[in-house]
Parts: sequence; structure tokens; C-alpha cells
Amino acid sequence: MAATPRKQPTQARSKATVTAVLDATARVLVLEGYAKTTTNHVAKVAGVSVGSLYQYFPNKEALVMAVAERHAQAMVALLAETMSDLGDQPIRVAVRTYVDAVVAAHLIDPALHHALVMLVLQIGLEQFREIDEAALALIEVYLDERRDQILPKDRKTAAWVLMTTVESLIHMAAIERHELLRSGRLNEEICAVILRYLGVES
Amino acid sequence: MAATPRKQPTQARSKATVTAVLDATARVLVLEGYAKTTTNHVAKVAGVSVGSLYQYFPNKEALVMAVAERHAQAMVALLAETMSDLGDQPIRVAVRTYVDAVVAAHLIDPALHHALVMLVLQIGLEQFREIDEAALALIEVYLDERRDQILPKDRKTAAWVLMTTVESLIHMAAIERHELLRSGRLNEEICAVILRYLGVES
Amino acid sequence: MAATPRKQPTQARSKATVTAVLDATARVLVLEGYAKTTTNHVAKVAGVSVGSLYQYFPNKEALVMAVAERHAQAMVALLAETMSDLGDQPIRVAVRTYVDAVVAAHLIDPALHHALVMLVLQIGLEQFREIDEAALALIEVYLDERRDQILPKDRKTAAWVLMTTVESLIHMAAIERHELLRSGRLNEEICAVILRYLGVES
Amino acid sequence: MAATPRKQPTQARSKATVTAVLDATARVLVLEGYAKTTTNHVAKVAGVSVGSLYQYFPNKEALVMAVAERHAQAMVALLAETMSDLGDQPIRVAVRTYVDAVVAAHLIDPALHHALVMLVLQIGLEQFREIDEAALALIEVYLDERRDQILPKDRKTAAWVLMTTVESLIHMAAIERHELLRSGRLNEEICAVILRYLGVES
DNA sequence: GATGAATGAGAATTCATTCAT
DNA sequence: AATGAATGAATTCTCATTCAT
Repeated sequence: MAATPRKQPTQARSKATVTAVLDATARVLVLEGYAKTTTNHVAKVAGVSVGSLYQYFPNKEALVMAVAERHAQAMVALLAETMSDLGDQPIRVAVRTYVDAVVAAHLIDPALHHALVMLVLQIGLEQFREIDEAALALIEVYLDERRDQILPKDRKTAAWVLMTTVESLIHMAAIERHELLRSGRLNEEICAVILRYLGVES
Repeated sequence: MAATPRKQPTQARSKATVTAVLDATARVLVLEGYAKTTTNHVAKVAGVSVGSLYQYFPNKEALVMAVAERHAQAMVALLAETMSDLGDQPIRVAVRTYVDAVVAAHLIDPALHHALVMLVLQIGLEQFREIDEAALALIEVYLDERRDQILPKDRKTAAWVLMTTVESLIHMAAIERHELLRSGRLNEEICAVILRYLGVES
Repeated sequence: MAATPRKQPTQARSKATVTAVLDATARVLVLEGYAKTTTNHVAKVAGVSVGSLYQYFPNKEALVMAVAERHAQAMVALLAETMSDLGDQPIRVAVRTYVDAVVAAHLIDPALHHALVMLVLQIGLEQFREIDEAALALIEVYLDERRDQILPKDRKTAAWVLMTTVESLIHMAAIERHELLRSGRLNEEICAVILRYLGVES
Repeated sequence: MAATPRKQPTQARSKATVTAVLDATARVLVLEGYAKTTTNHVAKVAGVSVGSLYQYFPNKEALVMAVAERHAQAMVALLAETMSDLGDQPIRVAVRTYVDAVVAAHLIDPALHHALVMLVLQIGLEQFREIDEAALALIEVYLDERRDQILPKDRKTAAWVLMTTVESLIHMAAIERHELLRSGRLNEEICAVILRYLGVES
């Protein structure tokens, strides 16, 4: 243990700078939107010079990508943790766990999430789409394995409908129905929508 | 008399210019997004000088607002037509009619609709939100009148969930599941989601 | 008399248009200043189309020149009338008459006068300078004829000093000492300055 | 210590840029007038990019204000120096000192002064008016203290007449009677006007 | 003659990015 | 590594002037 004392002061400082810049970018992105997010402003908010910012990020897009990456990883980590052994659970429990996990993931930083979703749809941040594709694959497998317990026959479509419904309702609630999201009543309602869609008594 | 000869040549030219500019704006908005939609580019695409553009629209925002206005009116017109006497219909029919209407409205110009929804969420084009609020009110009344035929007890929340689910599924399909949207299979699936959520046998 | 009935309706209308445009220009010039005086605005205020404006004035500068011309003529007419036989008068009377005349000329339209003086000094409206040159010549002759009754030896310089002092005091009073100008007290004071400068007991 | 070595290279560069921009603005203002003074032209004349100009001045108006400020301070410094203990002097000396000081102040940069006076009268640069108000107050006090040695009874008006006469004559001479101004003959003449007006033998 | 829609060069301002210190 | 001054292409918007109707 006693080892690694006085670790690379340089790298530590670098890391602090990078973190400060990413935090600042997230903050500015939320407050101003992508178009009004200027690198000079971000640098100022981060307490760093523009030059330093460009030392770590080749351009504005990379900067925003890194913020998205970080946020996506945090969301994935939370989702993975909660849903690790979802495959063993009965549908009712699995759906509830999934919905709760997605809600929890959205509550990490709803404002940033909204800002980034906007970018996904505008600029097309691919990492974000990838998360969804991965989740979609998992849901499809899960439904396939229980094909005799559910109503929908086209499971590919059902998986997409299910995921899109869950995410859209949570996302829209985060924007315009805060109380529904925070009170936990939304979770109940979404579970009802999904379970009835699948034909599982709730 | 002689059948309105020599109609206002002046006004006709103006109207053509305005239409050309609005069309060009819609096209550029779809292809480039709001940030990269420059007034000079729009003017060029419209085959008109920037000056003419500014003769009719005081600034870029007003230009985009006008496009949104025009598109919103087209959608509302279509929705209104299809749903006029929806109140008399049994739930199953009403839901089908509603879903078909929303799908049809989204098919007027899916790409433009997407671009404008982005703006609603970014800049906050209010006309668009108003449409949703109006629809929401109608749905609430409809559910209230049939409260003993449906499962959800909190009809305010149910109305929001219903509308948000329908619109989100259609909107997302327009973006990433074109075939589902155009084939009509999405309509079936959404009806299933909604009818089961309401507890009406489909 | 009975002659000239139904005179050129065309020319009459033209004249009315020209007058309306000149009036509008003067008004806009006073309210907005030269830079913000746009031909379209002038046309609108005049109740005329830009096209008509350009029918009578080749460009903006000519328009403003015409306004200056008209104002200059009004001032000159008033000055000429009052000062016609100034040459016969004793100095005390002549100075008083001159000062009164200049004050009266400035009171025709002080705001427009100010706006135009600005332009003389900026753009260099020559007609205005010419008026001054003419007045200067008259004063020089007057002083030369009375060289033995006055103190200043260099009469060319004295004439310029005299004219400049009178005009500057009146012009500045029109801008920032309204009450002094309108009450007539300024006239007294200016006469005192001039008469004492010339060494004539007042 | 070693004699301020390695001084702020950063600040030095900045300062040079600001100075270059102000100098260029003054030059362009004189040559072209306010309306035709474009920021791009100023930047080019300053040998600097427009961006740099906007780094230090938020807009064109601020730029011109800064030029006015700098010129006003130079004039005030010169006036203050020459007139510091004017209060102790007899009228004849005081007037001569005052006139000389105003002439000297106008000779710092007559063309720029003219351009700026235009702006005072057009846009209304307030710093400039303030200088005059301050001078006016001083003159009033001076006349009040010598009320029994001078002719004018209304000393407030006399002070205004005196100051306006001196400044107008000098200003107009700077525009159209260069030789009078530079030769020093104007100073003599203005002193004569003022001293006789006050009733002090010259 | 009158109209006013159309034109487009030109002006102010912004901001991603570079590079000398 | 950090700094922040400098750059200039790109963008929004204005307005004198023209010309088809």
C-alpha cells in the first residue's frame, strides 16, 4: 500500500482539468443548449483557459461526445446493476425491475439527459443509440424465452414497442410531469401499460 | 365581371414568394437542422433574395415559427376531420380512429414534423404544445364519460399516458422504424397497447 | 382671370407628391437623423411609394439636398426681407436688425435647421455654406464703409468673427438654451457682444 | 528587481492592440464620419482582426465612446494644467489664459475633435457635455467674484455666452479658418470680443 | 405616372480554433 | 502544460435602388 505516494501530480491535475471541463460542459449544455454552448464559455465556467480545453478535446463535438459518454456510462452502470439477473425473474417482477431501473437511470441527471437526447436526435450521438440497441436485444431474448406466456406474436416489434413506450413515458414525464416521475406513480402506471400489453395479469 | 380577370398581380407574386420561402425553410430545416438553417441559404433555395425573405419575416425565428404554424394547422385540420364525431363511438372504434388520425397527421411530412418537435423541446414553440393540451382535454372528457368501462382510476394520468404513448410510438417509428409506420402494422400494435391498458377487449 | 381653369392636374398632383415627400423627409430627418432616414420610411410617411419618391429624386442625397435647399430659401427670404436696406442704418440699428433677422430665421424650424447644420458639417451640403459666404461678403462691405467708426482693424477677420459669433450663439441656444432664444433676451446679449466688439457704445 | 524585466508580455500585447484600435478608429472617424466608420475597416486599418476589436469593445458605439473618452481626457488634462490657478489672475490675464487653453486643447487633434463634436450633437456623447458643464460652473463663479468689475448683470447668461462664443469661434476656425487658428491671431481677436463684452479695457 | 416587390452588396457581430509566450 | 490574445469565416439583418406590372 504505502506505494504510489505522490502519484503523477501531472496526471492528477490533468484529470481534475478534464473533469472540470466535462462538468462545465454539462452545466452549460443544460443551461444554454448545444447551439449556445461556446467553448470559451465552457472554459471560463470550468475555470480553465480555452487552450487547456483544446489540449484534451480536439473540438467542440468531441467535448460533447465525452459528456454524453460519461453520462451514458453512469446510466448503463445503474441499469446493469439493477437488471443483472433479470432473466431469472417472472415477467411481472422483471417488468417492474426494468421500469424502476429506467426511471432511476433518468433521475441521475434528468436535465442533462434531456439535453443529450436532443443531441442524439439532432446531431446523432451514436453511443446513445447503441445503449438502446443493446437493451432492445436483451428484451427480445427475454420475450422469446417466454413466448408462450405473452400475447404479442411479433416479438421483435413488441420489444421495440415496449422499450419505446417505457423510455418515452419516462422522458416526457421528466420534462412535463415532474411530480408523476418523482412520486413513483408513473412506475405503477407504466408497469400496468406493459403488463397488459404483454397479457400478463398485473 | 367576366370572372375576376386581372386579379391582384401584386398580391399573387407576394404570396408565391412567401410560399416559396416557407417551403424552402421547411426543406432546409429538415436537411440541416435549426442551427445550420441560415437565412441566406433558405433564400437561395427559395430562389429569392434575402431581402425578400426579410420583407415578410422579421427574423429567422419568425420564419421558423411560420413554418411550424403552417405545419401545425395542416396536422390539426387532418386530425379534426378524422376525429370530429369520435365522442359517439365505442372505445375500440374511437381508439382506432384516434391512432389512425395521429399516424395520418404524422405522415403529412414526417421529417418536418421531427425537426419541429426538436424545436418545441429546444426553443419551445408554443403553438405545438397547445395542440397537445387541447387533445389531452378531449381525451380526459372521453375517458370520464366511460369511467365504468375502463380500468384506470386516475383518468387525468391515464389520458396523459395514453396520448404520450401514442404520439411517442408514432414519432419514434417515423424516425427509426419507417416500415412499421408505413405498413399500418404500427397502428394495430398501438391500438393493442392502448386497449389493453384501458382494459377493453381488443 | 377666368383663364387657366382645370390646370394641369398631372403637374398639380406631382407638386403635391414632391411637397409631401419633402415634408416627410424633413420630419424623419429631425426625428431619426440622417443615418436612420431611410427612403422607404420617408415614402411611407409621405403616403407615397418608394418608386414615386425616386421618380422625383435620383437618390437619397438629392432628396436631402432638396430639403436643405427649400429650408435655405425660406431662411434667405426672411433674412433678405428684414435686412434689405440695412446698409443705410447706423451700426447700432444695423446690428440689432441683423441679430433679430438671424434669430427669426432660426425660429422658422429650429429642429430641421439643426439637423441640416449637422449635415453641412458632415456631408458638406454646399448650398448652406454659400448662404454664409454671401452674408459674410455683405458684412465685410458694411464694415469697410464704416471703418472709421469701429475698433477692429482687420475687417475681414472681424466680419467672420461677428457672423460666426452671432450664428453660433443662436444655434447653440436653439439646442440647449431654448428659453433664452424665445424670450428675446439672447438678442440683447448678442447685440451687446457685437457692439462692444466693434467699439460702438450700446 | 532588475528594472522590471519580463513585464506582462500578455498585457503589453493587449494594450498595443487596444491602442492600435483606438488610433485606427480616430483616423477612420475623421476620414469617413461615423456612418461610414465600419468595424471591419477600423480593424484593417489597425492591422488587427475584427475579432480582436470585439474582444475589447462590445460594439461599435462602445468603440467610439472609448475614442471620445480618450480625447476628452487629453483635452481636460491640457485645460486643467493651463488653468489651474486662473482664479487668482486679473480678468485680462484670466481671459487670455482661458482662450489660449481652449485653443491649445483644440489643437491636440482638431479633426478628431470636430468628428466627436458632431457625435455629441447627433448621438449625444455625454462625457463631452459634462466637460462643458464643469467649465461653465467655473466661469460663473469667477464672474460672480468680480461682479463689480464687469458690465453684464446676468452672470449666468454671461458665462454661457462667453463660453459658447470662445468655443464656437475656435471650433469653426478649426474647420474653415485654419490659418487664423494656427497663427495665434484668433486668440487676440477672441480676447478682444470677450474683454469688451465684459467691459474690461483690453 | 404610380406602385411596391425584389434585389444584393455591405455592415455588425459571433465563435471555433490556433499558436506565441 | 497552461494561457488567452488573435484570427476570420460565417451569419444575421438593413436599406438604397430598380423594374415589371
